[in-house]
Parts: sequence; C-alpha cells; structure tokens
Amino acid sequence: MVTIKDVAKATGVSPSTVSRVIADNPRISPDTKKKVRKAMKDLGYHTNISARNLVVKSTKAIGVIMPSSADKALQNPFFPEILRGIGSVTHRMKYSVTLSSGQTEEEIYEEVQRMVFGSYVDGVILLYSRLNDRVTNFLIERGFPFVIVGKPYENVNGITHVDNDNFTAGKEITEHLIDQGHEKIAFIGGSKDLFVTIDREAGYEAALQEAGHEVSDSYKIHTEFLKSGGREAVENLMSLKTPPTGIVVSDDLMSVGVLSMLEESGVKVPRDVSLVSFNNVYLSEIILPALTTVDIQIHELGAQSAKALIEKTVNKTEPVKRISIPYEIVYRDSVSRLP
Amino acid sequence: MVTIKDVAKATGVSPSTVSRVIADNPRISPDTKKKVRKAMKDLGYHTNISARNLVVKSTKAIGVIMPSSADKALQNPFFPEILRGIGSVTHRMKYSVTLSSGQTEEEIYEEVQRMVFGSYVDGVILLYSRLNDRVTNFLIERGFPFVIVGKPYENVNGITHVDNDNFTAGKEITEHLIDQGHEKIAFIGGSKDLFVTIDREAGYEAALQEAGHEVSDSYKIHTEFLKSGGREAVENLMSLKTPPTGIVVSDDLMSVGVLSMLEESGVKVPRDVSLVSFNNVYLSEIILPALTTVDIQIHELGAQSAKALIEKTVNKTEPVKRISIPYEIVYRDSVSRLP
DNA sequence: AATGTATGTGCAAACGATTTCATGAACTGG
DNA sequence: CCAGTTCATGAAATCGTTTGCACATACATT
Repeated sequence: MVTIKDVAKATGVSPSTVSRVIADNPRISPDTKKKVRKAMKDLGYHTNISARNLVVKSTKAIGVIMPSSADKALQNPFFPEILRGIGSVTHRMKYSVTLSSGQTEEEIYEEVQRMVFGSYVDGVILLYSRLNDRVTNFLIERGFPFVIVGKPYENVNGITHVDNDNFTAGKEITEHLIDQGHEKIAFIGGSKDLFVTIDREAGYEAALQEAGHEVSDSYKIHTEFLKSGGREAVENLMSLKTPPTGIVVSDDLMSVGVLSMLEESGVKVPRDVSLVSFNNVYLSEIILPALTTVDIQIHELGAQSAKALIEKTVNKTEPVKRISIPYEIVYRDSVSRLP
Repeated sequence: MVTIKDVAKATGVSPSTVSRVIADNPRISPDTKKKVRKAMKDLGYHTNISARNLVVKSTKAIGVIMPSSADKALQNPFFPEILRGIGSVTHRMKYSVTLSSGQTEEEIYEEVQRMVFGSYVDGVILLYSRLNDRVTNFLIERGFPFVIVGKPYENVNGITHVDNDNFTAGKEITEHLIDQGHEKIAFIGGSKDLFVTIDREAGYEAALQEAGHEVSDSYKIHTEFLKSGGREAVENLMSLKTPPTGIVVSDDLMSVGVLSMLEESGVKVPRDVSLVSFNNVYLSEIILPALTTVDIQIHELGAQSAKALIEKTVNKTEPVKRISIPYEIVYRDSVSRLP
C-alpha cells in the first residue's frame, strides 16, 4: 500500500505537504501541488480512510436503518427507491452509506449502538417511525445526529424529519373519491403503530366528516400484511349490508393485494368499487387498472433526508427542521365516477 | 470519548492488557479480565473502529454494488430481498454493509475504486453481471476479493459466484408449459446483456427444441423495461397469425406488466394464454392470477454470497467457488392445461 | 540447586493520516 | 536598508488500537 510518506519521498517534500495538497490547501505553491499530484497519480496513491477518520473524528458515512422485517414488508419497492434517493446525495457529497442488517428490533438496536459508539457513522437515517421506539430514544439520549423519514412519535418539534403531509394527502385523495360521487368509503391500512397509517387514516376520516358522510369502524381494516388475515377482512368488508363503493388503501403494494382479492370475489375495479392509494411506486402504473395514487416522491424523501442529515453532521448547531415533501395525486384508472 | 487508556488507568493495568481482554486473549488471567470488563462497562467503553481498522488492516465491512439504475429496474423487490439475505449473515458475523450509491456506470466505477483503494471494505458483492463490465475487470485486476450474484461474463471458473442454474430452470419451467399441452411458447426477457436473461432464454429454447416445437425469433421479446416499447412488442406478439398460448417471462415484476397489457388487450390469463416467470417475489403470490414461477430463493442467494465473500476475505487462499442455489417451481394459477 | 518452561503483564513501536507550531525565505513599505 | 508581513514548507505530536518482544515470577524437571 502506498502511503503519504511514499509520495513525500518520491517528491522530495514532507508528508505534511502531501497531506496539504490532498486537502488543496491554498498555502501550497502551484508548482509543488503539480509535482505532488503527479507523484500521487504515478504511484497510485489513495488516502487510507481509517487513518484519516481516526484523526478527523468523522467518517463521512451515514447509517440507514431499515424497519425490523415485518417480513414481506421489506419487499416493498419503497425501499430500493428511497435508498436511491439517499444515494443520490450521499454520492454527490462523497459520503458512504452503511445499511442496517438486523432483522429483529433487538438486533437493530444493537447495531445502531455499534454504529454510534464505534464511530462507524456520522449520523443515522431512520426509515420508519414507530410508537415508542428504543432506537429513537437511544439516539436522542446520546445526542447523536439523526433524521427520521416520517413523523416522529413524540417531540415532533425536536427531531429533524422529512415527511409528506400525510394527513392532507389522505384527506385530499378521499375527497377525490367523494368528488366522484362516493359516500361509502372504506380504509385499509397497515399497522396502527406506524405514523403513516395513522396520519393517512386521520385525513381520510376528516374528509368524510367534512363531507358529512358516515365514518364507521366496520369500514376500517388494519392488517399487518395481506396474506391470511387480510383476505377475510376484505371479504367481510365487501359483504356488509352496505358495502363501500370506494376504498382508500394506505400503500400501493397493499393495493395490488386488495385488488386481487376483490377481483377474485368478482368485484371489479373500478366498475364495482373504486380504489385509491399512496406512494406511486412503479408497480402502480403497470398494474391493471393503473392506480390513482398519491405520488409521495419517495426519491425526494430520501434525498432530502440525506441532505438534512449531512448538514446536521457537519454543523452540530444546525436547527431542527421539519421538511415536508410536496405530494401530488396522479389520476389513473382505478376510480370511477358514481352517478 | 472513553479510550482503552482510560480503562487501563481505571483498572491499573496497561493498555495492552485491556486490548487483550477485548480480544479475549487466553494469556490474561481471569481475575484481570473480570476487573477490566467491569471497568469497560462502567466507563461505557466502546472500541474505536477506525483505530482498530488502521492497524489490523481490515474493516469487517463489505460493499454491495447495485446495478447502474436502469431506472425503474431498481424498484424490483429482488433488491430489498437480496439485501436482507446478505444482511442475515453479515449481521451474524458482525460485519457491516456499505451500499453503492452511484447511478451511472461511471459513478459506480469510481465508487468501487474508492471502496477498494481507500480500504473502505474487505470485499465486494456485485449484484449484477453484465457483459464486459469495467467494475468486474477492475476487481480482477486488483485481485480484490469479490463475489458475483449471477454468472460472470467470462472466466466463469475463476470467479466465485452464486447463482441459480438458470438454464435448467428456464428449461424446466417451459417444459411445464409443454407438459400442459402448449406448443407455441413465447419468451419475454430483459436486456440481452444480462446473463440471467441469456441463460433463462437458452433454457427456454432447449426445452422447445427437445420437444420438437418451433422456436422462432418473432416469439422472443427483449425489453429494457416495459413502458412504451414493451407495450407494442406484446401487442405485436399477440396479433401474430399464430399467437403463442404460453409465455415465459424472465422476471416476476415484468410479468405483472405483461399481465396488464394482455388483459388490457382482452387476453385473459390463464384462460387465453398461460404465463410463467421467475423469482417468486412476494408480489407474485398476491397478484391475480397468482403466478406460477420459479422460486430462485433470493434470500439464500444473498446469504450465500455474503458467506462466500467473508470466507474469502478472511482466507485469501480460499478456492474459487461456484455456488448453485437450488430453485423450485411453485405452481399457482397462471397456467392452464391445453386440450 | 540449577535449569527450563509456563504464565501474566508491560513497553514501545507501529498503522497512515492531519494539524499545530516553528522557521526560513521572499517581499513590502517607509 | 530595516522591520514587519506574507508565503511555502517541515518537524513532531496526535488520534486509539494492536502486537512483537522483553521481563519477572512461579512452577516443574532433573
């Protein structure tokens, strides 16, 4: 391995000088710079990152924490997409991304501990926001820089996070259904512990209330993921005395599951029931019917969170921010107008 | 930050001793160990990873390189799943995972360079295998440990890789179609540069040939991803004088696109045409019809590649391996028997 | 009793960078 | 021409660990 000393020797300058040309220190003469740079290239020098990290006490790396694997949930295309978003800025800033690999909550917790105590990373992005989360608490307690994608479960004004206005999005998308003449509208969402679900559902309710339509518990389903339990729930829903004519689903992937169940029971979308959802994942435009869904700009969510985190790590006094990524409803073919 | 010296001071031993109890060196007496461990706990000591890396010249980290983003392709659930697989073993071995974040081929190449030259990682997993890939060449040239998920484009016996037997899988799944009475079978795949596509397609052809059925170029479609171009191709395919009765699609996600196009043109699956594909991503069981697909065990693919890579990094003389993950066809509802 | 071998620990030199401080040379202005 | 700056560079300390070697003590062997 070729070190700074080798380059120094080869150029006849001191190691300090080499270090300075690497940092592009203005006090080094252009001549020397040229010479040193050439030597670096010739010898194939690359700075050793551990050595540098050791002295500068920073790693230029951020940790990305995935939710504990509620199994299939991680197959959600949301994740690769948000990783791309994060990557787009980390790459530009020459940061690297360390991914969590724990599966259970406990494993993840240990991992985050290692990351922060061992100085693996300068900051952390949490890809979930769960009620009463150990990891979050730990990070706060240690005063370690982190940002949440989604809404923190408490201390909303004390934690930098990037989110959509899920309440309003939920409200708007169900208003769309209402505009199309629907009154009986159901909601199918994921875990009630997740803030996304909570917010979107609240928006859904608000829209109904505002329009003076009934909001009934029998119209609301919460299912971790749609295998066994989900199927029955959907069947029950559609065999109510007055089944809904519209459904708000809290996630595109979930929507394709719901779609299948419906069609399987002979219910056609959008002919018999209209369906709207969230995320605007690629999937939602290649499925039939293409989904009317709210585009939450996953990529941007990722990019902004990385940006905010990096700012935070370089400047510890950076103020707390609440970043709201605008959403946009994209109208496709899963909704029909009621007479 | 509490260092080894602090612990040493607190216990009245030398730093070396502390270091040795961390390593659980047998030459340290049980008493001392106990004492030191207590102090570490009390003071909240955690070893600084940069410092250690610097001297042991290893990072216990592996790099995972995603393919350059042929855009939507990365939204394939294949990726989160393989990351989970990798994570399952890295976590167990206390390794960390650094994700590539470059989008273009060029960016990725630079990134890999940084990773290896800067000693960011001990080894690298390539999540793709492309014809004449710069990154691969670079890794070989440098003699840097890496494994490929998929089949290397050359020097197959010189590069450790973990793969399915995609040829046989392709053959078997089309034989299933043939068994069900199909003779006119088409193939829809992704880029011809990707080895998965090539192998699966070759298997498809072999099956047809062996059965004495026609294999025609007009039955083969290659589409980067299924937006505009794909749609026409599929339409053309189905409006041939003798349209296929069965289709082999090289990827589940692609299948849902194909499915939609077909249904949109009034072609029902499996009534009018049967469809089989690959991967067995969660999606394929929640869509309607549920897909008959070959389960390639993505998770295992990831786990084995991580395992092989780690072995390789700890033991440089570890022999080259070709690891073949068994696949299994899972029969669902997208195929119908022809009279 | 003399020699040899375990056993447990400490000293000090790495590892490869960055950075503070010092220094000599060259320049500036009066 | 001298004092005061500015400029370009070097010496050496430092970051937190690991590890080869030395050393002292205790024990076993003849």
